Amino acid sequence: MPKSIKRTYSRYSQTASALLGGLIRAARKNRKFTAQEVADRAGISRGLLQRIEKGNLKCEIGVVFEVAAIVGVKLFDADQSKLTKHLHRTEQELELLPKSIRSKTKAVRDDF
Amino acid sequence: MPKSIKRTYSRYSQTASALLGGLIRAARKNRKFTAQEVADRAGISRGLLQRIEKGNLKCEIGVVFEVAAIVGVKLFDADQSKLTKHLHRTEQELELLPKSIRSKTKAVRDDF
DNA sequence: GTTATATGATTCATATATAAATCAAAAGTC
DNA sequence: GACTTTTGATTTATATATGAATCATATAAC
Repeated sequence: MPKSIKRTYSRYSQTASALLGGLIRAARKNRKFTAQEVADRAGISRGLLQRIEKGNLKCEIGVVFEVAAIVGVKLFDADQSKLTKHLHRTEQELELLPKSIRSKTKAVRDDF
Repeated sequence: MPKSIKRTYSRYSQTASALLGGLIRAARKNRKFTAQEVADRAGISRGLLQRIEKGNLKCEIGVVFEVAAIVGVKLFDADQSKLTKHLHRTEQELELLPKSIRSKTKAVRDDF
């Protein structure tokens, strides 16, 4: 059971999210979409779109990505084809990495 | 009151999220962190980290970004300084765009 | 100027993401 | 081989993000 979650976010995350939201808003306006139109297309409420465009950090990453795609903001600066290739490369790298990682903090033997 | 939300996600969003999760997992292993260690640092549960690394689309964007920062995955391929500059440029562009957008669907006058 | 519409902000009910706990299986170390 | 630790998966309770509704203000069109 989750006890009261009070998250803190680094400046880096805050800036990145504000940037993504701003890019979305700029793209929406450049394409002459009202907030309601984009919200309808994404299947979300206008209020949620407002929060996304403001860079609110507590939104589902899925809806943020959907909205970005709708207004034409590219993620990873890549289209679908490039995304897929990048993903495949990453999966290949993961195959080479160990399945599980052993913690570096080896228990100190002080019983000698 | 939110009626049952059943979201659908585009392939683009799914691929992008899977990629981000994969990059996080690869970075974590390259830096020899266990899942528990990263989860602790991020202040989240190990279960949530698992979902993030799998590319689950229903995670808060804030925690995903935090974890990415912790393991060293750069967002927008930029460090803090570059992010901030990019954000400023976007804000300037927004100042030039109209505050509100008028829907293109002009009501057809059929009462002439 | 007038009018219509888009946006911003707020409140409330509820669907749902999350933390915690647990267990089994896999994987690394010796 | 034995042993330890990490990971994956599941379940449950609850904190919280979200949709809906509403209103006031700003803005664009005319």
